[in-house]
Amino acid sequence: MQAFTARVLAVVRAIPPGRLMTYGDVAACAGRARAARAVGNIMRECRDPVVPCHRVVAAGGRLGGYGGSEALKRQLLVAEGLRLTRQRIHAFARVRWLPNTVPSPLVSSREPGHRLPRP
DNA sequence: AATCTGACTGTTG
DNA sequence: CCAACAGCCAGAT
Repeated sequence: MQAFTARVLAVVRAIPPGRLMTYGDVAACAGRARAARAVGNIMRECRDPVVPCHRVVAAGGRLGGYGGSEALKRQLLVAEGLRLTRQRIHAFARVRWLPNTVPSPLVSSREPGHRLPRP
């Protein structure tokens, strides 16, 4: 397992019940802010029950995927006291979990990676 | 090494 | 609000 993957799993494990992080939040906390999509892939593969992957949602308080069983994801979140209105987390900013721990940069590969200015 | 696949995201129309 | 695009990144082929 790669360092990034291990960090992602550790971050997700630390999300308390009733709180949420976005895929992007998890990526940033794992030291790679733009790896949201990769986090999604890691969640999809992860079958370890100690990793509460249902607490990882998409940006803007949208639900995000859950291996096709998105109804189950909703159900799990509601069971933790969260409110949802049509695929949206209610008061998302309030329940969003943002660990204050600053990740060490996770030195490797590409550094720059900004968006290209449009011509 | 090269290519393809997404539980993603921000911008644009 | 929605859809289309274009980046992005780890893993699998």
